[in-house]
Amino acid sequence: MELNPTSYVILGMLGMHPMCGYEIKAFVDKSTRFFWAASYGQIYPELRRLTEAGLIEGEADADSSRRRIEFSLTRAGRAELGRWLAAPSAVQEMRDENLLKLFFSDAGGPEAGRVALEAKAARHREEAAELRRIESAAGSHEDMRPGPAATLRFGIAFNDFIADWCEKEAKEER
Amino acid sequence: MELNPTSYVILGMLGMHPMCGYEIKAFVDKSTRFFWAASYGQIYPELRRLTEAGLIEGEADADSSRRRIEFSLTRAGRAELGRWLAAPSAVQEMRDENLLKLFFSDAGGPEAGRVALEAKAARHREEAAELRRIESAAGSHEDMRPGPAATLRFGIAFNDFIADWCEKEAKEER
DNA sequence: GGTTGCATGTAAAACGTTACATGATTTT
DNA sequence: AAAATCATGTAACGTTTTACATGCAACC
Repeated sequence: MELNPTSYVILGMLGMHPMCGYEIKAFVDKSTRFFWAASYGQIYPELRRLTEAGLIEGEADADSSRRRIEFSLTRAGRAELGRWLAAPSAVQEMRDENLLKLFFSDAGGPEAGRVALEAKAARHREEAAELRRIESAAGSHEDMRPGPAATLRFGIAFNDFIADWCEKEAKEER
Repeated sequence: MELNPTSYVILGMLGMHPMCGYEIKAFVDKSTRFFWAASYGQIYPELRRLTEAGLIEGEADADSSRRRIEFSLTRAGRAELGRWLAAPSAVQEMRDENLLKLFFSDAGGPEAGRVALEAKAARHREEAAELRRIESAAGSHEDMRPGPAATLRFGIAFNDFIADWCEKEAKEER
């Protein structure tokens, strides 16, 4: 079976600890979503595919009062995750409507460029703030594993940098 | 008709000067592709849709020895481009396999985090170099319009920053 | 005469989001 | 009793990529 990066989001999540589909989605939404999103429409079919491929296995959770299937990595799944981690990466892309507007801003009024820069700055300020809230909620970096902690530091630095750059540029645009 | 951001890539390009589909693709590939890509499979059908909507018009190019349809904005198309430039933006997203690997690196060997950071740094160094080549090829900023010039400066600063950050972090990871 | 580049276009597949359907349990 | 949350799942839709088909023109 051919795995795509979204499959690895699931393998990676289950590599942290066993979870059900709902929890994967919730976890993605407050972590990887900033650089790799996943929807229910991907997660549930993918859980089935990965099970069929023998990389994960699900067990009906008897402890829970709810209907709940907890998935965990098989030995083959853990090996596959390790292989992927060591392999070179293919995907790195960005889609940014504000950059598009900055690029085409000469077709707008004289303020168009500045407006696009300010809008972009505001977006990144908000995202940095959101990441800082996640950081505080995690009770500082002590209880966080090094990978997520480094990624979070990256996200904050990255968003701060862009917001600063765009604001500075917007000021010079006047 | 409902327009999506890709439609605006085409409107924006034709707002710079009239072009054929092939030229739009070539131009996208050395400019907006870094933050908004477009393939032939999108461009040609979209040129038809925008023509039907009366936002652009195509004319068989008599000057050329080849079969070639040159498209330009209609008045309605230019108005639509202006409206879009002034409107708030919806899309800002990123997919980055190296960040995913950094996030999940605790499931790998002790070098996994550093490897992901170094791979990411290398990618951004390359992209910065590519943008600098585009910058030189444009014969410095004088012949560039302010929008594309600002976007290019952004791309270089952005890629340099990330490469630096990741390299610094990779060193501390040891 | 062969290769590269210009130019238009489409079909199929892959990828992803949105919205909905369903129903149980927990909280207010 | 109502609302929120947990939990699984799918269908429809829209978007994007990939690969191919076609043919002429320019260059070597």
